[in-house]
Amino acid sequence: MTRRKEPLRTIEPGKVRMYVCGVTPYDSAHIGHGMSLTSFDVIRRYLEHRGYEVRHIQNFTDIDDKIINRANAENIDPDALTEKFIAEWLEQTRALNALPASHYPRATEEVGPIIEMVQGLVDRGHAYAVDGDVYFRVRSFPGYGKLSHRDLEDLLAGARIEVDERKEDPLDFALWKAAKPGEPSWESPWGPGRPGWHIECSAMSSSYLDGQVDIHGGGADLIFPHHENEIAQSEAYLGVEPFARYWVHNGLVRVGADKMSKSLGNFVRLKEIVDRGLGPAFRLMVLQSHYRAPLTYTEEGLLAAERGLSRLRAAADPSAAAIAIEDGESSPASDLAALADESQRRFHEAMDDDFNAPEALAVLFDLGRAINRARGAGQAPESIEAARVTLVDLAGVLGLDLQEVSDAPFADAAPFIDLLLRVREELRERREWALSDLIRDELGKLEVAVEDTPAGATWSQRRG
RNA sequence: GGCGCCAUAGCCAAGUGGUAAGGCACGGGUCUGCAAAACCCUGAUCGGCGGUUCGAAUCCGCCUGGCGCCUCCA
Repeated sequence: MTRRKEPLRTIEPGKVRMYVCGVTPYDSAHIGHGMSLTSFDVIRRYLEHRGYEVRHIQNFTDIDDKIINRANAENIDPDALTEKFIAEWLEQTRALNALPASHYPRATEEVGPIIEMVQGLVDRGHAYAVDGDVYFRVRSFPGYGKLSHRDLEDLLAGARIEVDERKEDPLDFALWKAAKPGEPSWESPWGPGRPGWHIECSAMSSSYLDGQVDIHGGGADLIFPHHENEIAQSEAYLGVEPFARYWVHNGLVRVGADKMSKSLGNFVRLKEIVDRGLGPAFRLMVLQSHYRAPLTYTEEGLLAAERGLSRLRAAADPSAAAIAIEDGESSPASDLAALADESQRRFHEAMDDDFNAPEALAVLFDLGRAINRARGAGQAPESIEAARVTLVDLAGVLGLDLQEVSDAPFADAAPFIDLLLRVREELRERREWALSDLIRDELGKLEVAVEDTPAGATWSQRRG
């Protein structure tokens, strides 16, 4: 609201009520949704890490024009359509290692409270009904525009859509829409109809978070009109101000110089990334830029993140052996332990400052390097363990699982690859390097990277 | 037209008054049969101009370029 960072003071000490605008399940989610999901997941994880109890609500707006149109186009029931995409969303939530929300209310299951709220607004003079529609009377709410910092006259001047003549004022927006023939509808005091776009979030945040929320989140593209309208509805209805204490908006994903969006048709589906097993890399890519800033998406950037991730994974690998090198200047183990504490501190400092994940990640990369250096200097695994555990734990706070084994795509081929490597070991003992290198090179072309270590050859998947 | 944001090394990207994090890529080196991984070394004065200040990437003004919102959108 103030467009500034502010210290977090919650309604109830130690507890955070967080509401994040979810998706309208009429199509597959794209990476913009993935970014939002990841950003707020990290915020939630960090708050929990800091000891807060977080009630996290994410809604599904499972009834609106787009859903109806799409369902008609595919000649299926709207419910069938939304079920499908809700299931897909939950699946991708898992694939991106985002914690599930505490509740996932759906607009269609909250029609009662929505009607109640609309009625309340009518009763209070903030809304009026016309031909089965109900509109919010924007001019009745003095604070309108305070989030997006617009004033009413500017909005009028910039209006680009045709004005519905039945509205008292062009700025008024629909709380309830009368049903057209064939559309899903619910009975209401104004006749059969369905909720307008913004009201579901107001109703759901009220009923699941006791009226007022601490953190209300969503993409930056929701600031206006969605969140502005939510504020108007909720504050006018509840008589509580502010309805949300902290508004948190993630930056939008860009493809090249442009924003990625459905309307521009330049979107990348989350599925395409998840199906390739690059979910974790996507998370790292998102975290490498601040949540408020726009994220430039490129395939190259995704693969770069995948490589960065393997670097962290390697440092976190408990089975990585120290490679003894006769180096007099190996630092004592206590230095590494001290560095682990220092990393802990820097990590918290970064995240305490408006969830600066890029900074926090830099700390992890630094710690990883120190661990590798210690191994290179031949330090005993026991003396490295504390730092290693710190690395794994802190990465976990960001939702990065460094110990995850991601050879799944090659699971079926594993026995054969192992066999090839055994043969190759034999060849290497006989110094038949041409042939052993051929095996390594050919496997490499199949994205199987072979590495010879003092403990024997290992392999792993490597992309790009 | 209104509101607002951004411009940092080849790419991505932190840093909002005290002298430029991190990742990826490139080059050199150590290690290796050769590689890979890992480690070491190497690179930017922060779009331009002017101002404030002992001191600015960081504050102010102007300019240039790009983007977003004002209409469905995470």
